[in-house]
Amino acid sequence: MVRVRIAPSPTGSPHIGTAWQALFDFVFAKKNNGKFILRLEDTDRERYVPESVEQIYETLRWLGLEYNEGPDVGGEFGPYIQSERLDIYKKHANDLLEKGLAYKDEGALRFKIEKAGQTTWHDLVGDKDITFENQTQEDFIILKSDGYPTYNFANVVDDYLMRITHVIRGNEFISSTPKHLMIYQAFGWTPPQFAHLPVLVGSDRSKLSKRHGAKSALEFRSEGFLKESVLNFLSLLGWSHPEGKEVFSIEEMIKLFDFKDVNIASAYFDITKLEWLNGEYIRKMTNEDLTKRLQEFLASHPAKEKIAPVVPLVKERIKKLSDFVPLTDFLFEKPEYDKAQFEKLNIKNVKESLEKILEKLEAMERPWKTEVFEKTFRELAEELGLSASQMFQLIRVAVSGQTVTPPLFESIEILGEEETLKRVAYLIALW
RNA sequence: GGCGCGUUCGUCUAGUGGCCUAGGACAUCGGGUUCUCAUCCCGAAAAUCAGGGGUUCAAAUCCCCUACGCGCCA
Repeated sequence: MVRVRIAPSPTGSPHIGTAWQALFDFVFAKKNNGKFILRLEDTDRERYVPESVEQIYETLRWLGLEYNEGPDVGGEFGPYIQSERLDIYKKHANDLLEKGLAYKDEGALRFKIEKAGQTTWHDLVGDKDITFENQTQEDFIILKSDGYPTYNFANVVDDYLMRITHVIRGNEFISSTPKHLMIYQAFGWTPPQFAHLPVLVGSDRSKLSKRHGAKSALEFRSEGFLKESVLNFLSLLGWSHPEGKEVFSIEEMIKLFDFKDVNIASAYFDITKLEWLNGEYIRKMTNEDLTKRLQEFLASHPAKEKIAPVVPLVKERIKKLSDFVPLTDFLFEKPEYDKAQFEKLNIKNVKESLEKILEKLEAMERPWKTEVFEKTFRELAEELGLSASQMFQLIRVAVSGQTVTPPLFESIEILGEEETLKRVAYLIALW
């Protein structure tokens, strides 16, 4: 039975690198019908941030990376929080002390390294052996004088007791893996398999961290990214679809995943491609689904219930859910007008043209029909010596205050005849 | 400093000795469609495969050295 875990430290809202690792753990577990476990490594009391615990849960929940065992869902190998397992570490550390494999040093307990020989393991990522000379390792602390275990020790004890079969983690842990292996050996335990993933790096190519201003995973949600595209994008970092596909679901990744397709070089997270991917997912969605997602996202939007007819107009125009608001504001409230917007149009007699437009609008048979509308204003454009493009842009700015909007006729249809007339009239009065 | 891991277009990557005058995707630039923007379609530019030395009839691919980056430990 495959059992993998993600073991984040609750030192802040998890950033995208943590989510990325969780994805690979999750996918590997699912691929093998195994279990995915969450364990909180909170032994660093100085950096402990209480609210990050909930943020870790929320991040995994949002992305749908559900774990089978964890602090908030339980499981037979718990507790899943290290600070609640101190007795366990103490007991195991004492075992080593009694066997003479560890010794006391100023109140702390230090592991004794067997300096002869080498330590080797076969890493799943890159499918290669990694070897360290044991003499390069130094005796290291396993239990601090305050009774807290060190990372290296607690991690191994927990992985063993929780029956972890595959340790999938960032390659910054390659250097400490020999120590871990030595602990397994000291206890006579069979070590798990290791898969050291590349790390995600920031723009300076160093490991992604909050110091880079690395965004928390949840910020991507609040910026209007879909979990599907975040997951898809993350899977493209380090892993490649055997057929070279770029857009695929996590289910598809689960079906095809193999460590042999995992790259070993560190990857830089470029948000531009994520934005493109997010747009792809938005365009692929049905109008009903997108409406629902937008309503969830725009929980506090005043016109939340009225967005359904607008959705088809914006679907091909938004990359993120948050793009909806600036693009459609004018449909729900009277725009602010700025003469500069009209100047861009290069039309000499704006006011006179607007008056003509108003006249035509008033005269047009209701309800307004797209074909009639288009014909009427193409004729008017000719009459006024304007290009069709200028004419429609003028109407666009007149009803929206903007030069960029969803298609004009459809927008006006949603706005309604009365509101449209009101806006044009208001604008003329304002001029 | 020691040890380890890495290095293919700006970015993510394909590539496991001949199909590579290195393929794809995003971004960029140009064009078409069009009432704006976007979508969509077509096209271009973009990597002397970090550098050098081997091995081989043949190397991005195997070996060695160097450089650089990153990581861990001190």
